[in-house]
Amino acid sequence: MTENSSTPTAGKRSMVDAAYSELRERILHNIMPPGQSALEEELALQLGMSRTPVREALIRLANDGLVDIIPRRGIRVREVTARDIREINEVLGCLEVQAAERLAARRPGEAEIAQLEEAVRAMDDALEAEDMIAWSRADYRFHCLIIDLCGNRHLAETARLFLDKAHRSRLLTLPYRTRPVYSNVNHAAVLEAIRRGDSQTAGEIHGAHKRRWTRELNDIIDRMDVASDSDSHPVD
Amino acid sequence: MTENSSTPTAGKRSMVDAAYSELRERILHNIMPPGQSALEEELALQLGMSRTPVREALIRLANDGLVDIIPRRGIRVREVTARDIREINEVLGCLEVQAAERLAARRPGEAEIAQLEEAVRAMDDALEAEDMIAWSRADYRFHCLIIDLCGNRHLAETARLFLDKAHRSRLLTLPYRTRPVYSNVNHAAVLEAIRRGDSQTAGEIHGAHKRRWTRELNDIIDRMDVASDSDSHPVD
DNA sequence: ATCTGTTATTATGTATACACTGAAATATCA
DNA sequence: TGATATTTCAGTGTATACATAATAACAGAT
Repeated sequence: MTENSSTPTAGKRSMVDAAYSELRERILHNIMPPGQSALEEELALQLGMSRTPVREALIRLANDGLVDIIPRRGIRVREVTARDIREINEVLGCLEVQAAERLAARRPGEAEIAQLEEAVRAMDDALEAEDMIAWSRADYRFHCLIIDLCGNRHLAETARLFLDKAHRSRLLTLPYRTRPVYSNVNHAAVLEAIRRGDSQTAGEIHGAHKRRWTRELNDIIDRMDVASDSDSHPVD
Repeated sequence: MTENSSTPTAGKRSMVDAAYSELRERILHNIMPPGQSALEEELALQLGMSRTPVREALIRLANDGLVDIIPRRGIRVREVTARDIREINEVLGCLEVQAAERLAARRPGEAEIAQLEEAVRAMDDALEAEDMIAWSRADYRFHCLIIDLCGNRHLAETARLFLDKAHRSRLLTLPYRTRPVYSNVNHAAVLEAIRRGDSQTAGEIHGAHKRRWTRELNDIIDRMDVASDSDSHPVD
C-alpha cells in the first residue's frame, strides 16, 4: 500500500495513468537510473496495483523510448548513450526551429507573448542570482512554450516527447555546463522576432542557438565518460 | 524500442505483435476506415485471440496516433482532418530535410547509394509507364531510404512514424494529384548532392521540394471536402 | 574439472473472471 | 405528453489464474 503522492495532480485518473506518470517521474528524476532492471510484479507491488495496469503503462513508456521491454526477461530503464544524447538533440533542434518559425508566422496574441516574456525574465533573474536550478526550470518553460504554442499539434506532441528525452541527458551534462549567458540573449532575440512576426529570423536565431549548443554539447560529451555506442560526431 | 520489422522475415511474433501489425495494416489500407469504431472483444474475436493482447496492441496504435481510445466506449480509427494532413506533412518535411542533410554529410557507401539509385530509376520507369501505383511505391521507398540510412536512429524512427501517418492521407489525396514530374527531377538532384556529400544542397533541394509539395497539397485540400478542424493555412 | 543433457524454477504472455462505470432504456410523476 | 428518476446492461478497467518459454541449477559422463 505505497501511497506515493509524488504527483500532486489528484484527479480521476485510471490506474494505468497513475502507473505511467509515476514510473515516468521516477525515470526522469533518476530515481530509477538508466540500466536498472525491474520485474512487472515488483513494480505492481510498489505501486499497489496488479500487473495488468503496470504492463500497459510499460508499453507506453517503451513507446516513449524510456524503457526497453526484454521479451521474457522483464524491463530495463534505457541507457542514455553519448550517441543518444547527440541524436535526440539533433531531432529536438530541428523540431524546435520549425516550431519557432511556425509560432512567429502565426502571430501569437498578447497573452501568449506575455507568457514567453515571463519565462525570459525568469531566466535573466535566475542567471543574475546564479540559481542554476531556477534557470534550468525557466529555460525548460521557455522551450515548452515555443513548442506548445506553435499551433501544430503533431509537431508539439513529438517535440514534447523529445524535450523530455533531452531532459534525461540534461541531468548528465548539467555539471559540465558553463554559464548560459548566450542562451538568454538568444531567447530574448527569438522572442523579439516572434513578436514582430518575423518567422525567418526567429528560425534562424533559434537554429544558430541550437547549433552553438550542439557544439558545446559535443565538447561536454567528449569530457564525460559515457558509453559512446560507436558514433562519430555529426558534421555541422 | 518496438522493433518495427517491415522485413517479411517473420520470426516468432507474439500475439500482441500479430494484432498490432494486422490492425495497423487494416487501418493503413482503409479496411478499417477513419471514424470507424470497434469493440475490444469484437476485434479479439476477429483476430482469434483474447482481449488482452488486442488491448496492448491498441495502446501502441493509440501511441502511434492511428486510433483513439475513448475511455469507456471502445476505440475509434482516428479521422484524418485537413489540419492533420497539413500538420503531419509539415513535421515530416522538416524531419526529412534533416535526414537528407545528415545522410549526405555521412557519405554513404556504394551499396547504399545503389539502393537510392534503384529507387529513383524505378520512379522514372513508373512515370514513363504511367503506372501511378508503382510510382507511389518507389517514391515511398526513396523516402524510406533517406530516412533509414540517415544515421540518426531517433530521427529515423520518428520520421518513419510520420511517413506512415502521411501514407494514410496520401490515400485521400492521390486521386487529386497531378503527374509528379517535379518529384523525379528533385529526387535525382537530391541523390546527386548526397553522392557528392554536399549536405547543404541536399537539404535545400529536398526542402524546396517539400515546400512545393506543401503548396500543391494545400490546393488539393481546398478542393477536397474533408473536415477542416478549424485550421488556417500555415504561412510559407 | 569441464562440458552437456535434463530438470526446475520463474517471470512473462495470454486467457478468463469480476467489478465498476456510464449510458441507454424503462418507468414514474407532473 | 414531456421531464426526471430508476433500472438494466453492455463494455471497459483491473485482478487473477494458467500455460509457456527461457534461464538457472544440477547431475552425470568424459
